[in-house]
Amino acid sequence: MKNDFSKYKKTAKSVRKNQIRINNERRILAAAVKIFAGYGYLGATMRKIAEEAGLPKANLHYYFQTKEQLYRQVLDGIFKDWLAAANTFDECEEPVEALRGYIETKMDLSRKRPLESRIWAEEILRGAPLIQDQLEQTLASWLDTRVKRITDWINTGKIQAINPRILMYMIWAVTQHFADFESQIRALNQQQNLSDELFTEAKKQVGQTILKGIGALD
Amino acid sequence: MKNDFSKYKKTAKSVRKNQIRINNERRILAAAVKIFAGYGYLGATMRKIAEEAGLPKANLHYYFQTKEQLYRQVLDGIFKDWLAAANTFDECEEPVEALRGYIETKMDLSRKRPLESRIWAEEILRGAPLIQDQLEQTLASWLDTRVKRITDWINTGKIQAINPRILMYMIWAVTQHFADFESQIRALNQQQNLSDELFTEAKKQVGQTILKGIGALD
DNA sequence: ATTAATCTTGACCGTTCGGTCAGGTTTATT
DNA sequence: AATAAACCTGACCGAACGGTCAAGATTAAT
Repeated sequence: MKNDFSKYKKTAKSVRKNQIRINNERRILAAAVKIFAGYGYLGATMRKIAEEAGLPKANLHYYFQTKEQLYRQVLDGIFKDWLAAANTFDECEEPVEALRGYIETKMDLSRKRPLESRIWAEEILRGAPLIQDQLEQTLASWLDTRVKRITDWINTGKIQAINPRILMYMIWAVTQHFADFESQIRALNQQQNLSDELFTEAKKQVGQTILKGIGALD
Repeated sequence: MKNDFSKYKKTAKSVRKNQIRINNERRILAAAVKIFAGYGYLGATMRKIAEEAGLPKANLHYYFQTKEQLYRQVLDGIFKDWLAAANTFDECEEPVEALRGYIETKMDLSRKRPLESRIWAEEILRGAPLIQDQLEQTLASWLDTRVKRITDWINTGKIQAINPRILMYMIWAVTQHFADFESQIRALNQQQNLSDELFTEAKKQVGQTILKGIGALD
């Protein structure tokens, strides 16, 4: 691969990308999220994404060389949101506030961005073929430091003795469930969408049950 | 479609199907479970399933006309196992024993049959296109009667006031999680498989946390 | 105004998909 | 032994897939 700096001649333009490119990449990514969430990685086709974006298929390949590359960028965006939400874990010192805040933030994320949540779940179900590295590095070290915080809580008697990893798995399971299994919940609720009221109740009850379950509440 | 009873000439043979058919259908279904779990419905191909079963592809179509029909039979088998496990819910009268038994049975099912669990999860993620009817009918009525039992427990003060449906969703979320998100858990456990020890601990802790969380334990 | 870079697109390509089918082989019935 | 039913399978099909490309249109830089 030869050095080719020709594209950097237009100094200011290269840093702050052309508006056309910005707009089209955004449109394509938004369409890709919808289609990947609705059909899965393999079920999604570049044709469907192009149709959703209102662009000819060949134009997608101008901005994203391959389907996999487009999918990776979608996953990257999701991962960033996840980590941002995850940091609410550190905002409070005490287990009750920290865990409740984290649980509620994760629940809200499932509620507000169910499509992204479902894409993530499908990727994991498939064995995380494209994001194993990120899982093993970024997410694993994130988890390690939180495990230490929880261990401190146990050692200082603020919560009862449990396996911190299993606690985190439980929280992830429940908070994601309301996005991932929406169709099952809907079918079991007389085909009604998960209402705001039920969701708010679920958010409260999940937090309450887990906190009480680990002895952080009476 | 005209009446054609010719196949029933061999009376005893028609009821108790030919051994060849029984064997091959079993082989194909077992291969289908592996491939559907590993690649998803759309990622799975009849070629891969045929290869896994050690049969020519055309032979699959002799026993199962279409890919969808084969997939439906796989789902049917999974659904039956689910309902069988679910009935442990009714074996005990008291909330502690009933819920703990149910949670542990579901955890064991996730552990023993992760492939089936993952197929189920993927179907739900896709919006349950093929099993909506079963969800709305069989599963919904199953849930209704259990909701009533839980409501009784609340009214007699055996557990604290909660929304029974949300409780069931939480149990399903956590018990399935250990099968569905196995690759995530493995990646976060230094690439080690979920050991029997950790799984046993998780089973115990999940039951304990939920039971304590709803005020059924001290 | 001219040139260069970027963007757009219909037509096309090789591959793989689910599914079919004719014709041969094996197994069961009489 | 003869006939029928069930089973097997290589070769094939049209459709849809991800991706390519040349040539034209638009936008930006001089």
